[in-house]
Amino acid sequence: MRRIADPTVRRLSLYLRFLEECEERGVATVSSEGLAHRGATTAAQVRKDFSLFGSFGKRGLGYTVSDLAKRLRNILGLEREYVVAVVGAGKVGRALAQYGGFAARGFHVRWVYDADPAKVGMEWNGLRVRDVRRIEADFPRTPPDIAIVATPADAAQSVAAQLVELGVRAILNFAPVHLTVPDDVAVKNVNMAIELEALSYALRHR
Amino acid sequence: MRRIADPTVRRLSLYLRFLEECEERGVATVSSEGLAHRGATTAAQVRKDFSLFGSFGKRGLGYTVSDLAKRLRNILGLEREYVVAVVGAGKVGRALAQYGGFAARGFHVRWVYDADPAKVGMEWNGLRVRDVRRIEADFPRTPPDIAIVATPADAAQSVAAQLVELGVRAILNFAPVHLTVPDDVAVKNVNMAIELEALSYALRHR
DNA sequence: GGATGTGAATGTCTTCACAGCT
DNA sequence: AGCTGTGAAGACATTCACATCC
Repeated sequence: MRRIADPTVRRLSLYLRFLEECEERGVATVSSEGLAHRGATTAAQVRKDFSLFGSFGKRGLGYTVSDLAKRLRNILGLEREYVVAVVGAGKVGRALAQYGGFAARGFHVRWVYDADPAKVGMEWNGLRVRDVRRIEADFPRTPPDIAIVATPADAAQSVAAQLVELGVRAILNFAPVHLTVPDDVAVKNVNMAIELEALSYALRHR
Repeated sequence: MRRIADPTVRRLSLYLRFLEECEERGVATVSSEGLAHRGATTAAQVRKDFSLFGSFGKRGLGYTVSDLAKRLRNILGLEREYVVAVVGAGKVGRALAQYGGFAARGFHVRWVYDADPAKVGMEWNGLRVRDVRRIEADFPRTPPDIAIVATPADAAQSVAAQLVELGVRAILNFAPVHLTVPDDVAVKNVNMAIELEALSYALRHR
């Protein structure tokens, strides 16, 4: 299958959220128009996005909510569960570890690490913060599918390198630095400073 | 000036972060090559980005760190301070309110609101959580430049509408829904579920 | 010599418009 | 008639390559 662009994948995720709402409300069928309104895009874009993977709808009718949701979950790889490790037990790490919303979607935070002896040993929602040096011993037993880097900027790159070394192939990075990793490792960045500065720019230029 | 694309603005923010590090380390001059390495892009892209705003470097030499940083701060609108209001005092709202990093960059969280009576009145770092119904009375006095929406999904749209109504022109949205707002209001989204699902997709397709 | 600044070329993403099913 | 699926067109963003200047 052709390589799919990142913006497309992100929209699929948005469509799926909308479909799940439809399922709850008992709506059985939905049009590209309906999906577009919620996904912040156009009906043509919605149809094009799906067409990259196949032909999911019925002409003249629209899409069957449950069928489409199932196909999107399959495409996104959400039919399985993921083990997640959080490195960095600061404000962000803590919020992530305690947030229940991830587990509901199949992402289970099973490990939390920190380098600070004052934080090591703390327990949040039954999750004990472990010494970051234990990563080497822990991962071979139950390797995480996804690692979340929530360390200070200066530690992030070396942490990422170690994670990759131990076999991690997907990283969600909250540290405000670009992580250099091999091509076969996926990195997504969440950087609130950038978002705020983009808003600052927007406020100034209108 | 021509309209600048969002990806460009975000890179400017990354370049600035690198320049600030250079300032701290006493590095006086930097090349497009150096900036590219940190900004996860190419030297040509760096030069093109700057060329949209003018001509900041010296041929054969590179860019003077302090000059370039000043110009980027000016372009991004970071020469002033911003008042920020956080709506929603859950896990995310709390982490945002307590995080000191924003203030250091000129974004001051001055208000925190929640609808839950159990949370109203709590005090975090000298910031008291206020009843969301007070927004109407508070904002005319010290209107925030930026509002952060950190409410549950089902409340986000109506909160956003109220904020816009009261004059807010920039919103950072953590709720997992698309906010519909007028064209002159800037919205940036931070959606961890999307990032995790994009990683899930990446893990499956390689 | 060395690094910028920039038109031209390329590549990527989005929109259009309409043929094709139901 | 209604709505999908899709090639073609258009808009947008990135990369190339080289003239330009310090």
